[in-house]
Amino acid sequence: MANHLIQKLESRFALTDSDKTALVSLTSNTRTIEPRATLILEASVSENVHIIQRGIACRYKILPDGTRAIFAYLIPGDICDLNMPLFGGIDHSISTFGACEVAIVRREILDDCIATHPTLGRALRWAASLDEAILREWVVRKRRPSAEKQAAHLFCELLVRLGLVGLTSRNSFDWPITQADFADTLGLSGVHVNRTLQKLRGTGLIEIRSKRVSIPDPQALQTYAGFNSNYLNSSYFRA
Amino acid sequence: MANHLIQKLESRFALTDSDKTALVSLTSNTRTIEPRATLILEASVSENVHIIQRGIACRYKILPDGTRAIFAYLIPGDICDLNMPLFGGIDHSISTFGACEVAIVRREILDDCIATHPTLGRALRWAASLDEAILREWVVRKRRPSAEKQAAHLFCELLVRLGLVGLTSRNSFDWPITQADFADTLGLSGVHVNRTLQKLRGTGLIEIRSKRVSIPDPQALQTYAGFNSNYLNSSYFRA
DNA sequence: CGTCGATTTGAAATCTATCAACGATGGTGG
DNA sequence: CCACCATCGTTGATAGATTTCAAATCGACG
Repeated sequence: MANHLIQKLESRFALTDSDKTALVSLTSNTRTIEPRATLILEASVSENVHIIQRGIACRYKILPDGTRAIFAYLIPGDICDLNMPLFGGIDHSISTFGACEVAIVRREILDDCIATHPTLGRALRWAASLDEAILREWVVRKRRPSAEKQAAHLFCELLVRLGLVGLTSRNSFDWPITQADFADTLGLSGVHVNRTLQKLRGTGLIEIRSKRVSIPDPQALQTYAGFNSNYLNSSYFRA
Repeated sequence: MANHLIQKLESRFALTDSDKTALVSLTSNTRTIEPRATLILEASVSENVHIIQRGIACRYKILPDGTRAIFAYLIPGDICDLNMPLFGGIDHSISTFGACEVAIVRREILDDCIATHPTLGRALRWAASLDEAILREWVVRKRRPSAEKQAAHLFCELLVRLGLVGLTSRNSFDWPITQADFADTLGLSGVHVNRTLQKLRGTGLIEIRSKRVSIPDPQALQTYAGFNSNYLNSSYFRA
């Protein structure tokens, strides 16, 4: 099975065989997590680092009124808690959408690995910077003029990110996310998300069938959404 | 003059005299930036790291329709571009609100300093994690039910952050930010921000006079906003 | 006093939430 | 195979929040 983290890092760094071997052995201990299960709970402290290997998870907080605010999607190759040890405990929770496979790595083993593989250290810091850039764009996305463009923008992001780790085929990708989940992601009501998706499908910019999203014309969707992929540090749309 | 970065780091780390001396000498080369000036331009690459010493700046992007989306405030003690070198160029711009004083540090000198002062290295990584936690909360803030609560929440954050670096007195702080700036920050129209602030002032939760914000009863504002300061890794509201 | 930027106000148009109900779908057990 | 259940998706109607446009007021400052 492809190692998505390696694939991600190799998109920007020349990893040696030693680097890759180290990463493979790091991610050898995996666990399968059920759909809609909590992977990491707010305020918890862990000796381990978690790396998504399969499926999609999300970072979220529960607001005082009980609503769930999702502010990040974690896809294969993403690391859940690389920089958490400096804090007393994580300030948010992480749950799965569909079933996920997660690699569990002792933090000290990862630290050793970084110490002996400098390129890997730089690559992982780059990955952390990338997560931060993505987070910035999640703030900016909400400023787009319409719910349609916000949704379109997120689909663009996911197409690039999933493509980077080899999880797209013919501009389509698995979609385990319900409209209610998507509403908590975009900060809209479920009803409005439903109508928004209908409009987007009506224009032909996206198709959603049997838990899979297709984007017939990525260029058109990008133009519609005003999507600029620079923040992803990728050349996906600049070919 | 107080060194706000030292004050921030000391809120959580026991810095040695050597650590502090190193930080002071790092921040000795400062430059004054005019109000509403661009400090760092999108896509630029710099040999230097910039640290805010006085005034408030912001990170922002310009959307396709020309609007400005602000997604971070940088206050004294904040570092503008610590983790940027791994990217080709920064993916956003930074501008000042009022006049700012900024310390300019050669990146390699900072790196050397971190290498020889391990505690400083950990402290700066903590500061970076804190910036990320703040960014997460800026996504979550937009999910609050009303514009009033969103604004109240941001005022709570600023009270804590500015307090942490010694820039509050009697629960008030300088406010160089216009309503138009604030609108670009909250993602609301200027007109609506005006009415939102009027309502907040009407309740007595905040006062704004001559470029200064006062919060007569922080506990009341916190309760109103549903503000939880955990993400700031601070005990401000937990006394 | 005049000017410029910033704040404030009013009214209409648009977007989004809420509430309540209905329909589709897939899985499960009888 | 069918009835049943739970989850998800869809629809209509109404209320509420926010934007937009345009104009008036305020305040600092030369």
